[in-house]
Amino acid sequence: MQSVAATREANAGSGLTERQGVVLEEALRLLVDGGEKALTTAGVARAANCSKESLYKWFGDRDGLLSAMIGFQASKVRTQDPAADALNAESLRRHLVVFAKDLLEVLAGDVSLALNRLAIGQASREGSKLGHMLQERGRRQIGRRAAALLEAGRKAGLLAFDDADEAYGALYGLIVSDWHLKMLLGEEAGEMKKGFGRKAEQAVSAFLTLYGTKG
Amino acid sequence: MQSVAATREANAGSGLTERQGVVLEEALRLLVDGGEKALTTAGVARAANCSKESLYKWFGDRDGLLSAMIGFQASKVRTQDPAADALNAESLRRHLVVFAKDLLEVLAGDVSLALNRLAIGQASREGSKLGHMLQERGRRQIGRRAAALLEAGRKAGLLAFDDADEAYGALYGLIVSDWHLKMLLGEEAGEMKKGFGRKAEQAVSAFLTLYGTKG
DNA sequence: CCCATTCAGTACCGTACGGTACGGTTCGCA
DNA sequence: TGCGAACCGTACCGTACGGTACTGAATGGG
Repeated sequence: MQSVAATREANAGSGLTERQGVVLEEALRLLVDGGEKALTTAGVARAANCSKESLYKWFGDRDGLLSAMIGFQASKVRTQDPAADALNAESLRRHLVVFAKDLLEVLAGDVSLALNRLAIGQASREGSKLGHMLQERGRRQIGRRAAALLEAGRKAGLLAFDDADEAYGALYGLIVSDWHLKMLLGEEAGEMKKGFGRKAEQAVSAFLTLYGTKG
Repeated sequence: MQSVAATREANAGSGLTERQGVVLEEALRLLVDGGEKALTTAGVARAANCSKESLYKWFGDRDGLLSAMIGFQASKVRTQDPAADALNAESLRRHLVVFAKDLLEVLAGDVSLALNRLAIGQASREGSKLGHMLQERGRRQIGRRAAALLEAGRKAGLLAFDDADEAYGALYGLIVSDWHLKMLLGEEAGEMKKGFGRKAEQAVSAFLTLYGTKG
């Protein structure tokens, strides 16, 4: 997973030492393996071979550590939108299917599920700071990619919609349905991943039936 | 909210004293107000004017209390499927819109959100027992209602689909999209509820475009 | 009138966590 | 070589929670 390169990349504009990145990586591993309960300051310090004092010096607070983890992970998952080459009906469909598969893969990822669980667990208390952060830095990214794709499709006369948000909402719902919630609730993600390809194609077909210009 | 009648109803076949129902109600209130952190045994005992010893005698364990809360709430939310009267295109559409609104209302409910957050937070650890319970006793209910509705539509020649689960997945996704996750993450649910009506109609229109027999 | 059962209220115990303080070590630098 | 900064490892503190034990007051049945 090229963690070294990814880490260095992530540290570029976030004021994070390489060492701190390694610590955050370890903290994410703990969170993925054992949930929020396993994410104790002592545990992170032990797993990352650093002192609790350093943790508090770097991140100020346990909540600061959680925020840093979300920001760190978000900065790693850069989504590159493929240059909008000349679109025709078939290439648009291919792009949409790729997007759908990517979306399902991301949502089913260990770290994504763990961070979403963490933010949801913290949502009641404290004004859902983590929830907003996750939404802003995670969702927005993939949302922008989809918006660009949809807009390109409309510009090329292949899609017809008035409200882009509405169209994106339909696309998202058709792709994800209730799978995300099921996985968040603990349904074994491993067994579902096999169906992602078929699911993505079905969702895109349905979406094109709704918003495609030529049936 | 007719809590007395609802409580008595819920106790019917679950071996719960009326007193225990009151305690569970109070526990749910605590959970809704303050999240899992606020759901301490001492807190429940204080709020419900009972002793911790009684809590442990009745529910055995903190996890037992959580399970009892989920079961209790599920037993209160009985979904009645309206007798499938003679369906035509317009009545099917009306039924679907009502279903969509009900679904959105349920998912946006305080208690539903709190219990889902609780189960999701517990999902990493302990084999996601609560998650399965929530899925089985909550989702299955509304899923059956939808399945009955779709099947009736097909029988009446108004809907066309091969795989009922696939059709239900599309319906669910079009209705809910990512609203549920946003609410679970702490987005203010109050402001969203205004849009439920329009959202439901749009989703049903899209669904009928996909699966209706007369375009 | 007596006894058993139930339960509220409280005190208690062990544990685990967040956060802080301190001693010892390494490393860069003058 | 000496100095200071960063930092690891650990010990420590206060608190809060889950769970248990005890006491005293009701209640009800013989």
